[in-house]
Amino acid sequence: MDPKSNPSISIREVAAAARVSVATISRVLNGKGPIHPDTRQRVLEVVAELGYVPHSGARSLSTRRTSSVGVILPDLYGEFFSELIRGIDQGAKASGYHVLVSGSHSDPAEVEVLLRALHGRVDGLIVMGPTRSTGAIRIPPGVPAVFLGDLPAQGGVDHPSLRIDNAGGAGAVAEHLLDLGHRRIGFVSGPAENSDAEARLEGFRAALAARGVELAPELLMAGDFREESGHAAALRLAAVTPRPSAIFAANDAMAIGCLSALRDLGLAVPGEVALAGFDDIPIARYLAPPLTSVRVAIAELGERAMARLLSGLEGGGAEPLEETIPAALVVRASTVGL
Amino acid sequence: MDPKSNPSISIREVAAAARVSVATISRVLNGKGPIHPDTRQRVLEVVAELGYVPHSGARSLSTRRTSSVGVILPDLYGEFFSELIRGIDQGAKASGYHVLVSGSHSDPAEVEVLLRALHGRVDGLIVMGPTRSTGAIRIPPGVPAVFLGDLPAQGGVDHPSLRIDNAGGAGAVAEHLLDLGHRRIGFVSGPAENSDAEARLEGFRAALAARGVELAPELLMAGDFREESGHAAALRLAAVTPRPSAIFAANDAMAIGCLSALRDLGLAVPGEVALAGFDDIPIARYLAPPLTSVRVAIAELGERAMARLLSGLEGGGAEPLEETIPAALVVRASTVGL
DNA sequence: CACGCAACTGTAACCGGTTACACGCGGCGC
DNA sequence: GCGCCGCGTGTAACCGGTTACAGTTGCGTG
Repeated sequence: MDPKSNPSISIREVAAAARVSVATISRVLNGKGPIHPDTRQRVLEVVAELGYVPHSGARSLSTRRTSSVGVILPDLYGEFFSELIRGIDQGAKASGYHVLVSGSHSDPAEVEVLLRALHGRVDGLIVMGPTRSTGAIRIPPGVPAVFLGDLPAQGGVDHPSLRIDNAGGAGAVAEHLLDLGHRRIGFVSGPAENSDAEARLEGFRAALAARGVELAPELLMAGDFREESGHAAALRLAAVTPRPSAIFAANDAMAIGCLSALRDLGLAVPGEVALAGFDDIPIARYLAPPLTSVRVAIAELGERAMARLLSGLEGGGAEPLEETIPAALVVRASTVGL
Repeated sequence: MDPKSNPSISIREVAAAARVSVATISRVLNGKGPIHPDTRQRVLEVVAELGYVPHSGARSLSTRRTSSVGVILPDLYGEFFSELIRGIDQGAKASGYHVLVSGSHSDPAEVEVLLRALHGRVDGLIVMGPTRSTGAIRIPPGVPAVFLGDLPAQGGVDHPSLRIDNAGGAGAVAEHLLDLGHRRIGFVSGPAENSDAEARLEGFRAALAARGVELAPELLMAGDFREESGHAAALRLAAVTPRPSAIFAANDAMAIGCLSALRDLGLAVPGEVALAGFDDIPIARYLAPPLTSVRVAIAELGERAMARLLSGLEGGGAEPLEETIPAALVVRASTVGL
């Protein structure tokens, strides 16, 4: 048989078997200090034979580095979550780091507990504050951290933060719709306390205002980023008189709900009502009609966050404290017909 | 100010400040052994004042428990990934565990390296073998692990495995389409080496065979689980003569691609071509027409996996070695009209 | 030939917790 | 008065690595 690896064996036993000291084993395995070729050879043989695997936890304790980072996220659904993790994981892997994720945090107190539990387990943190009320998250002093989202001041002055250009993207949609001649534009917002949702709404409102158009209160519908809420919102918007000539949903999932509702009502898109979303999820271009949206490189956001964190960990220089990931308007047939 | 927590302080310093021994601190914090109320009081005060936070890494070393589990996943996209992680995370949180994820593994050798790096960092593993060739993943002896996917024999005899009832779900779709009178049914498969994809194809083929229908080779199209491949496959299928009267895509993303292609070709769904998918992603019901699919409780899969792992970790009893998460057919207008 | 230095290796003290064992002490039964 | 017991606490040996420091060689030089 081939017991290739045997976790239950320690460095001292390997040392005994190879008739050298533990220091030598350590040095061979880490490529430090000068080692006689014969010794190295013998050690490696014994290591292979015994299937010795170093205990990372023990190593972390003495080196004071865990090679892993903690990722604290709010309750996230769908594409956004997986893309973000993908990006982070990719960045981590590239630098030999591991990722400890913890999602679904709604309560700051819960996060506080988590932070404590993470002490000694991770070298740094990527934190996404879910809601505005979470502005209160305090990172213990001396712990490198990067914040994600639209709440720059979250972690205190000294932590970098990355954000998506929600306001810019929403503004671009507004411009686009205005350029097409729309003046009454319905808006389906995201969850009340969600900062992305808020930034999108404000960006939209501001862009309208800049062109002298006001967002009428009866055209502003509450949503929760899920399909169903978009569906419901569109039904309500369609009933407003005069009916809006366009609808902008704060994310694609809700836009899809809107699309479904408009179809049910027999309203042509974009003929009678133009429609736009946000996120540009892969499916957006395959809808009927293909959905105008705002493309955000979420994986890149994750990867950048990781890069920032690592550059902080490894004593990197002083990069800008805030960084914004662009959001680009993607025009498709749901607004411009064919 | 309020330096609520201070990671840079050790238990010995706390002991000195509270004028007790380190053992006492440890006992108070862990609720072990008898402690005089006055002492406990004093210790807690000092702990609070100094903002002492125990170092989990050190604790892990001496207790030989890390309270975290490793999750090893293949390269995953979209909804499936996030739902799975959500389920796992939820199960972990409920038991005070942490989750160390690592995604995007295509190569068994890469996984091997990862396994070594995880030694001493996690108490157990949840492993999803991406492809058939990964059947070779060897878990070191003595490490509790749970496998996910359709390759029961993966980790050796002693590891439990959870699977989605891919074959059953695909069979149900086949039955459904046969019942509707379809005999020429196109199939869009997933990535070649993907075990879910394979099980779906085989389940479909088997169900057809059971009713005396053969899956014609020219109706079997290769896909990769992404929208675009579904689009391309549908175009090719539509060109086959005689044209299939129904298409079954191995996942919803590809089904959406198909839908888009059929629309481009001006083929009515389900009038001229019926369409079904697999996964029942949230969007499925909002498509035009709403998509017949197979619902899989992915989050539950993750949660069950975690539960199984933990029950193994905590010396739980002998539960069945294999468990299957059901997959239920959801019939919508893409197959039955209205 | 003594000395310095480089190459190599070993000893033991860390890292920051947990916990087996020992100890002091007051109360109890006899 | 003595022995025992249990409570509350401290001492020190772990857990499994890393690494500063201290040798021990062997070789080149003055």
